[in-house]
Amino acid sequence: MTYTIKEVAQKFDLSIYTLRFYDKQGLLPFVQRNEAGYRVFTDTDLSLIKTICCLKDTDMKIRDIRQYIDYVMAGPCTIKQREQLLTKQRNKVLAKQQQLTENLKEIDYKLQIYRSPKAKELITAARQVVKNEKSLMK
Amino acid sequence: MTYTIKEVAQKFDLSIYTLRFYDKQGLLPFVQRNEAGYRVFTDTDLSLIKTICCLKDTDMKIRDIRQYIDYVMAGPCTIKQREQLLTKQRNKVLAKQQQLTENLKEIDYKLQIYRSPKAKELITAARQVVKNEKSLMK
DNA sequence: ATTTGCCCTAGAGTATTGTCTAGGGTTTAT
DNA sequence: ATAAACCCTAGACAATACTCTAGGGCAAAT
Repeated sequence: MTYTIKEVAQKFDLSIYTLRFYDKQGLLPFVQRNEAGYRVFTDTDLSLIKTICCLKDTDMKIRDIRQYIDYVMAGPCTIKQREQLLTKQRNKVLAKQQQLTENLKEIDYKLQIYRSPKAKELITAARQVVKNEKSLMK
Repeated sequence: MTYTIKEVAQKFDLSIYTLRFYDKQGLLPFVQRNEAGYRVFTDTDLSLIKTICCLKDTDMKIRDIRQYIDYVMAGPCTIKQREQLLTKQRNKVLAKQQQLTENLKEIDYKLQIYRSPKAKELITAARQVVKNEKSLMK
């Protein structure tokens, strides 16, 4: 089973432009071409693209994704490096998850104020405090 | 208690450039100036900057953060809009958390292969499959 | 008083990640 | 056989978010 660039774009919710851009950046060296020069994607290609999307979704820079792909293309002797790279990314994801949990707490705290029946009064009072604080500065 | 731009930058792990950039983008309309034109940050300013950082860390665009700040500056009559804006952001954070969990699974799956004692064989075998797949295409 | 370090603005420059256009060939359906 | 819908490349353009430079003022220490 093979796929056209359009089909792949749809599958991964990317634009055709983006896929071509990724190819230009060296992220898709494994994609073959047909006689007409069209890209021909196989199922194993899709599986690698899935990994690329996974790394991209965790905010890995294209340069670093390219490093990973380069390791993959280089064969089994780069397993150690791949493991290191993914372990580093794993830690980044864990840190990001923790941070998002913090952020969520902060947002929920704000929302709880906004949703309180006393929201208007609370905020009006807080504004008055700020006003005094600022006027003292002058 | 007041703070200089340098102190605020250190507190939030931002560059002075970034703080000035945020100001230029309308994110810090609440920050007063002293006689010399220097920015003077108060504690309540810091608390708002914390919120800005929180929104930034959850990938809100500066344009949208500005919208939120504009609502805050406009006073209590914008509580509904603020709540809507933060609720939307909250949902984005929840979605991102779910996605990160998926991403983590994918990374862990890969890592488990790389860490397996049979990693070299597994990958060598997989490469052979791909090689055959690709050679069939020609 | 002068050096050092901090502050300011305006605006140029940079990095990243796309997104699109022009110009041209291919494939499919009518 | 021709129109419609694909595909290709090179390279221009754009959005976002900084980051830095130039030129100049202010503040604290020597």
